[in-house]
Amino acid sequence: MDTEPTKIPQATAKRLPLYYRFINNLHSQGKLRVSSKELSEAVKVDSATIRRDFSYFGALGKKGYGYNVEYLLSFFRKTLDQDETTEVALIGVGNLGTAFLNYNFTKNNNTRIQVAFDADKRRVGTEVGGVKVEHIDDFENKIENIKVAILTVPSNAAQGMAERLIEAGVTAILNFTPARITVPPHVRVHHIDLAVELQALVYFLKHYPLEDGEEEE
Amino acid sequence: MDTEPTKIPQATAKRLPLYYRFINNLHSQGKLRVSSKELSEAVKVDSATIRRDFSYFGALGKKGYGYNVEYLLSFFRKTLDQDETTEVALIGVGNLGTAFLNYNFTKNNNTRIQVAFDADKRRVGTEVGGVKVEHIDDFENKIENIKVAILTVPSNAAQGMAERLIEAGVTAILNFTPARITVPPHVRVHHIDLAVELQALVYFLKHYPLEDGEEEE
DNA sequence: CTTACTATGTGAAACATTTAACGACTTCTC
DNA sequence: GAGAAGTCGTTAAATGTTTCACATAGTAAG
Ligand SMILES: NC(=O)c1ccc[n+]([C@@H]2O[C@H](COP(=O)([O-])OP(=O)(O)OC[C@H]3O[C@@H](n4cnc5c(N)ncnc54)[C@H](O)[C@@H]3O)[C@@H](O)[C@H]2O)c1
Ligand SMILES: NC(=O)c1ccc[n+]([C@@H]2O[C@H](COP(=O)([O-])OP(=O)(O)OC[C@H]3O[C@@H](n4cnc5c(N)ncnc54)[C@H](O)[C@@H]3O)[C@@H](O)[C@H]2O)c1
Repeated sequence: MDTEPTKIPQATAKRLPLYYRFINNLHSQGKLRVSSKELSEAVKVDSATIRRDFSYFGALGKKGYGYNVEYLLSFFRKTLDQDETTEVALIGVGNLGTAFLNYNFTKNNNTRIQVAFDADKRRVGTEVGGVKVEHIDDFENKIENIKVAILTVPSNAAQGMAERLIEAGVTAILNFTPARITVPPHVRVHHIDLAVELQALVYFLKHYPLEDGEEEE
Repeated sequence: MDTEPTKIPQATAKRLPLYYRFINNLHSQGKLRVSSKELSEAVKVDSATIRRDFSYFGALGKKGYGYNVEYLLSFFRKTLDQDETTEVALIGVGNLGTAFLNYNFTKNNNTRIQVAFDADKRRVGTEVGGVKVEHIDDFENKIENIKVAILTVPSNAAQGMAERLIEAGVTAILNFTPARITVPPHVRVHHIDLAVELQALVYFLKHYPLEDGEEEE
């Protein structure tokens, strides 16, 4: 569990799944080795940043050679716990929820939406993307071991649902509603606020014109 | 256009739409004033950070009083160009694309999806969320003034479509595909990689257990 | 074996962002 | 109208992240 030598910076941790995916792609393509420069072009992260990120885990590469794809892949598979599947619950089978269920993060992935809940009786009992939709009132009985939830309910239901989730043992929530939910300190919430993302993009477009030569994240 | 005194930090710029939304809420609720502390609790951003963010735009508040909601709202409306609507095109009317069309970022918002495109002839001609779906081959004729595109096509079509978009004059892309696209320097791309977000959340859950007292973004 | 090349891993610098702390001014209360 | 309480705006410190640049060690080739 505490395999890490010391704590990895958060910025690095957020890039790990990205690295993993691209290393996986290289592996499928039969590539045997890769340099930080090549990887940099693929994932659009500065090559020095990649080397620094990798170096937090020790010396994964060889000087003058680069990184062995096979080794890198197996290292990240271990580090990202790709061998054990994490079960996820989805709350709110509306527009967004349905899209996620149909997708279900199946490829190259250790996460799977195991069960979905909705308040609308017409949806309950149906199956979307191979996942059964249960009624939200049965919810406490059906999530036993699940620690991670995706929240795609209307925003006015978000805080209340979050509290029920936490009460039932959930400790990580991916919140797609615009509501900023309040949770106890042991619970982790990541907000993905799509309207904000779009507006921020427009703001940048208008106020930070990219002159040639400037790049970004 | 260059109304800003000096360049605002990117981290601040990304929070502006969030502030705007909450100030808007307060205004609808009839609140007349608000302190950085109250706002902090609502948006989950440290109050010092909020004061610092606002201060980039000059002195918006009054000492000992806080901020006048009406004034703040009208200031941000101006700053975020909420009076002119930005037209957006959506490419790829699949699971995700359909969800976005049905939602269409209508509330409190200056962005609107004006037109959608798909390669599948069965979808063309239909209307989703009040937006007409056009065939991707008619695309160059129909986006005239549009500068912003949301990309929700399969990942193997992403790079090619991005190039066509840019060729047609698009300069900002919100990319939901896992592909990291390559674009010329004058084009801005924001990646929203949902699978990565979910995996990162799981990684944090397992490797960065939150002890009581720790909070985060 | 020797020489030329390559690409890592990292110290140090640069840059960006957040947080603490507090003086100054406003409002509120009596 | 005086004193207490409240809250901004900002200076300075702390923290976090990215990038530069290069010594070092391994590869590749003759
Ligand atoms: N669709 C988008 O593109 C989009 C974009 C940005 C933000 N969002 C946000 O994501 C959330 C979901 O959006 P959507 O478009 O899927 O909405 P939606 O209305 O289509 O879906 C919400 C679903 O939640 C169900 N629901 C309501 N209360 C519930 C409860 N207490 N427990 C369980 N289920 C409940 C409803 O029956 C419905 O099926 C909203 O908060 C929305 O603001 C959506
Ligand atoms: N659905 C999700 O929850 C989810 C999650 C993470 C990532 N993604 C990514 O988002 C993207 C879209 O996902 P989705 O589930 O909506 O896929 P989807 O297959 O349901 O939709 C893709 C749509 O794009 C259309 N299309 C294909 N080629 C096109 C082209 N050249 N021009 C225009 N349209 C074209 C297809 O006809 C289809 O309607 C994918 O890259 C996927 O990896 C989706």
